[in-house]
Amino acid sequence: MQRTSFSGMACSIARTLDVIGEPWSPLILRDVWAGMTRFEQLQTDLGISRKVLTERLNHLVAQGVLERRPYDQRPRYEYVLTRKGAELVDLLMVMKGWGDRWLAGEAGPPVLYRHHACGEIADVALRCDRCGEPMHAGDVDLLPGPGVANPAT
Amino acid sequence: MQRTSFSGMACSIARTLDVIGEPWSPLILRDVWAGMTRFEQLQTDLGISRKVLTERLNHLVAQGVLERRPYDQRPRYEYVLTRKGAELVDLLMVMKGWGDRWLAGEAGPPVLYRHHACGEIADVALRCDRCGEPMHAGDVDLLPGPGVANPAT
DNA sequence: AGGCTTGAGTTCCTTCAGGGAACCCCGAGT
DNA sequence: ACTCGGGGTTCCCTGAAGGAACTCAAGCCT
Repeated sequence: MQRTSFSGMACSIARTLDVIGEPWSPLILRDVWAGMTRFEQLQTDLGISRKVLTERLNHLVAQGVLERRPYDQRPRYEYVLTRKGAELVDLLMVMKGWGDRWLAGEAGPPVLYRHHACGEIADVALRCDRCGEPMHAGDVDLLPGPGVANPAT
Repeated sequence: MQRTSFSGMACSIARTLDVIGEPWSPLILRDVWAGMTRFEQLQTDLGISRKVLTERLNHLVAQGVLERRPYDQRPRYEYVLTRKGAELVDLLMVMKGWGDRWLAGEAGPPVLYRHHACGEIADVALRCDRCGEPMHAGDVDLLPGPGVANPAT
């Protein structure tokens, strides 16, 4: 948790950061998405401190992004993405795209996506959900919405 | 900067986090995008410590995401998005979408986007850049790419 | 000419979160 | 009875975030 909590701000970006803005949280989500669902797996793969991993997992579960569930009679648990969490992974896909374009260098992308619908190696593109045209940072105006200055319920 | 640097990992998500993963960095980008380009504006709008703001701005400039440039004869500077930075804002648009859907509650979104191309209030949607169909976390397989296990150049 | 103001930082101190390693608990197998 | 292995908890230490005060360089005011 960063020192200052962002959740009081009337901004969906700040609120989202309160859910996954802490260090390691996005990487934990990435790993769970990729099938590394258990504590020990996550800890060894990430090299994260066990203490911090516990904190992050608890927070992500509390936020409804992950679900903790037993997979054995013994006290063994795995973490799985909820629907809310799966939609967050979309965000990670966009991050991967940016990193591939700007940081991967000569070596190229470390990971590729194959899209089920077309079978091609592909990346995500951002489009307008009304007209279907490309939609980027420079293509929009910002307007105040209904939730401005109202605390989220 | 988080204690552990992610930049050594062969993962575009981790590398991207090394650029904007620190607390405040995404909000700084949001503000610059929205037209708050000066040190004092950022500091008072965010309520961030001046020390940390300095560190973040320097880091973002060093990463090529922001550009620092004088706007007066006096030693006055403003920060503007580079092309690399503008593409990062796409990421923020996706974050906003998720926050609107899952965290805004009854009050609704604090901010709306109007898309220049169609003039409608709209949000971003993720689509495949090959076939144009929707592309989400569950719609892809992960494959090793050329940059796997190669340090980025 | 001397002082005031403003933007853009620096310095310093305190507190709290992250790293790391050791420790603990519990149910199963042998 | 003892060990093993997953899933944590406890402890101490360091370093980053908060916060307030201080600095510096141009203009502006009178």
